[in-house]
Amino acid sequence: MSRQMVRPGGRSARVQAAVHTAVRELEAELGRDGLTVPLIAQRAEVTPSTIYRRWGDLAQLLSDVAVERLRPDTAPQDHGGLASDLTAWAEQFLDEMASPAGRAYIRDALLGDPDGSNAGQCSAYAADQVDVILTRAAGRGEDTPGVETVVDHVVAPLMYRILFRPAGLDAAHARGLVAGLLEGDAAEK
Amino acid sequence: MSRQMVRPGGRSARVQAAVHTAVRELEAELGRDGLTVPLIAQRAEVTPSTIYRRWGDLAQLLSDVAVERLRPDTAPQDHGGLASDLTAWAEQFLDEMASPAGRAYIRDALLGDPDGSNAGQCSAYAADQVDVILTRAAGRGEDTPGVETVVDHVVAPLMYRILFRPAGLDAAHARGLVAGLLEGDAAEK
DNA sequence: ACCTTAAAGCAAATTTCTAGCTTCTAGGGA
DNA sequence: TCCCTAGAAGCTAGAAATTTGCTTTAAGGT
Repeated sequence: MSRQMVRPGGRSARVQAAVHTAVRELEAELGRDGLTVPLIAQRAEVTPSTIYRRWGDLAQLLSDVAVERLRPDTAPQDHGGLASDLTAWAEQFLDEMASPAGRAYIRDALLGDPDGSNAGQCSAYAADQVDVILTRAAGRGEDTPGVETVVDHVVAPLMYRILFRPAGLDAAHARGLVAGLLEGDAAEK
Repeated sequence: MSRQMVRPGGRSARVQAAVHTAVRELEAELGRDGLTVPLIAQRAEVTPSTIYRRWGDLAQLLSDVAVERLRPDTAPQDHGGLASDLTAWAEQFLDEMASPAGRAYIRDALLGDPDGSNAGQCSAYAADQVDVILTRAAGRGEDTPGVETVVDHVVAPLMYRILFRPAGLDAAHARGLVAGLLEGDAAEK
């Protein structure tokens, strides 16, 4: 996480934690649009210039916080088979990401991310989850597609619609993507 | 185009044009990061408050300009067959969108877009282009997938990688996506 | 214990943003 | 054609934000 690893223990770490906490608290209290750097600084008991110097601006700070919140907190559930594992995961992914909150985090993560490292992190989270599912399936002796294939055929279409076409996204579509992937070319690559 | 249609002829239109032009000129001269509302206002010979009132903030103004620049200026080339038409289009799409400039426009378009209408417009541009290709192929009697299928299998994966995984994107990948789509399930839907 | 130095604090200067009020002008009606 | 009206644009002062130079603090190494 780019801007995170700064003098791991000690004052810097405390400031970072205080600022992140302040962002989350204020976001809950005032909503995404009520946030300002001076406000956050005050809540975190830090001077605004500290935030400007460490994060550059509000967008980059929010991007860092958003990535944290997009990190999956649990491993994908095991339903005993590749198809059901992937389907369940895709449905849950869609659920979390397509919610107003999820979309806000995705946008924030992309937004204040000059070098693309935060976006890359988000993508890595999804790829890791998928990898867990595929590895598990392979362990069972199932024929599995590659992670890249799943990302292209399931994750990407979902994310594209979330970002570019707010309407008409439901669990059925997610299921359809997984089904299309598995029947079409499960062994590819 | 959301904020564009304001008193089509007359002063408003002139102001809008002046502001958009100013954005493009200044972006060329100073780069994306040198832009500020007061600067743009000065170049456009307009008061800053006019920009704030009409667009809200810099992000929304840039979003409008970005969408304009993402509008395709020509119909997809006709290579005589669905496979080659789609392949060529995908390669060109990737080329334009994955360039630093293209990525900046996509980001800007998504960024200052509270209601998602600009993002929807971008998506519609791509869907329209694809539709032209598919309709043309159908006219030749070819078996074609639906627009949605092409969007899910080609456009979405490309866009996802452009946004989330800056590295490792090339024309070969675009070709592979099209090939996978056409051999796997050309008649689906 | 003592340096070194990255990072935080402070405060002044600058810039950007907001808001209230005035002026202009395109478009419509008499 | 000549008003009238309403939606924008202009102007300005005040509030809020961002930037910047300098000082102080405290981790981490010697």
